[in-house]
Parts: sequence; C-alpha cells; structure tokens
Amino acid sequence: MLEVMKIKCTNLESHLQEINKVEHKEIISSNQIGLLPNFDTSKRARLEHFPTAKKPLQVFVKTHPNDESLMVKDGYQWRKYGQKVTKDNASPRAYFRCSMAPSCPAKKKVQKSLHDKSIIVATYDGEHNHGVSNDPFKPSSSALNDSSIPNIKIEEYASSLIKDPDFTAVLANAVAKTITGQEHKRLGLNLNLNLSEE
DNA sequence: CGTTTTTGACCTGCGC
DNA sequence: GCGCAGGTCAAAAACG
Repeated sequence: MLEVMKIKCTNLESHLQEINKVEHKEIISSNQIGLLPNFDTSKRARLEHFPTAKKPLQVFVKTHPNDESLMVKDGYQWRKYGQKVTKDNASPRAYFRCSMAPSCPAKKKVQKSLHDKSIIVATYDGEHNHGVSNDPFKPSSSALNDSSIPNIKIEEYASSLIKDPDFTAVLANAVAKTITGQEHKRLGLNLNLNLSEE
C-alpha cells in the first residue's frame, strides 16, 4: 500500500511540476512542491542570501472561478488585514494574519492564479505557535466540502490520507481489485485532487 | 458591543 | 534622490 501511495505521490508531483513549467516556462527544483517561479525575484534573491531562511509554503486550492472571497478553509482562523492589486496579476492579493492566538506570527497571502482563475494560491509565512482546530488536510475536514476541492499539498495530503482509516479501507479494496484484475481502467485511487491523469 | 472586513495612507526595500 | 511595488497600519464600516 505504501508503495502504491509512493508511486501516486511521484506521479502527482511530476504532474504539478509539468503544470508549473507550462505556466511559467521555468524549471522548478524538484524539492519545492508548488513553489511558484513567479515568486518575486527580489525576495528570492534575499532568501538565497539567507539560505537558512525557510521558503514560504504555497498551497493551491481549486475554487469557483467567480468566487472573489479568497477565503481558504485550512483549519485555522484568519483575519484579513490588507488587500493589494499587484502588477503581475490583475486579481487582488489578500493578506491574512492568524487570529486564533493573539501572538501567533503566522501569516498568509492569497491570490488567484494568473492563468487559471479557478485556482487560488495561498502563500503561508511564519509558523503557528498554537494548535489547529482541525486537521487542515484531512479529507473529512471542512476544507473538503462540495464547494472546495482539496488543497493540493501533496506530502501533507498524502500523509493525512494514510492516517485515515476510511481511505486505508478504500485503498486496500482498490489494490485488491487491481490484483484480481476486476478493475483495470480506473485504479480506484482517485485522490480527488483534480489532477487525474485524464 | 466586540470582532472582522474594507480600503486609502503610509512604510520599506530595491532598481535606476 | 526618486519612483515603483509589495507589505502593513488603522480608522471607518459592516457584521453577528
């Protein structure tokens, strides 16, 4: 089962990198999943100047193209403190600060993708100094309702799936079906990431 | 009435 | 030094 998960993760990572290559025509380092190349060059230079500084985590969230709220349900409570229209993207960028703890340094920026308005990009900056109300990437969490397709953060999402007993059962069933040849076309491992091979 | 959102002003860093 | 762009502040408005 872990082997199957590993293969699936590898496929999804390569798929994500292909998408980013097409969108931005740049090569992405293989250990930076979802890190957008349009990341401001001046800031990138600063980060490279301080190699110990953590690079911000970027999460892609599928949403309705007409949804202008830029709200991402990720298990934390965020307070919006600013909004800006940036030069390289007509969609406004919203700035959020964690409101679950007064002294929490965690922040995030949320902006729609330049090329696909149905995808919003959340850039997380800083770490929470408190717990989370619910697992942000667990399939049963509020992040996975009808109007919000799961965040495409492969490693954490896969990790949460492994912990999910329901998923384990489904996965085991799918593996059994594959082995017995009852289901060739679809592996039954649809991770609902909107990144299927179709 | 407390909390959150909105939005224009302000601050800061960078390139020229 | 100046202008530009991104990020933050804070007062007013909106909301529950």
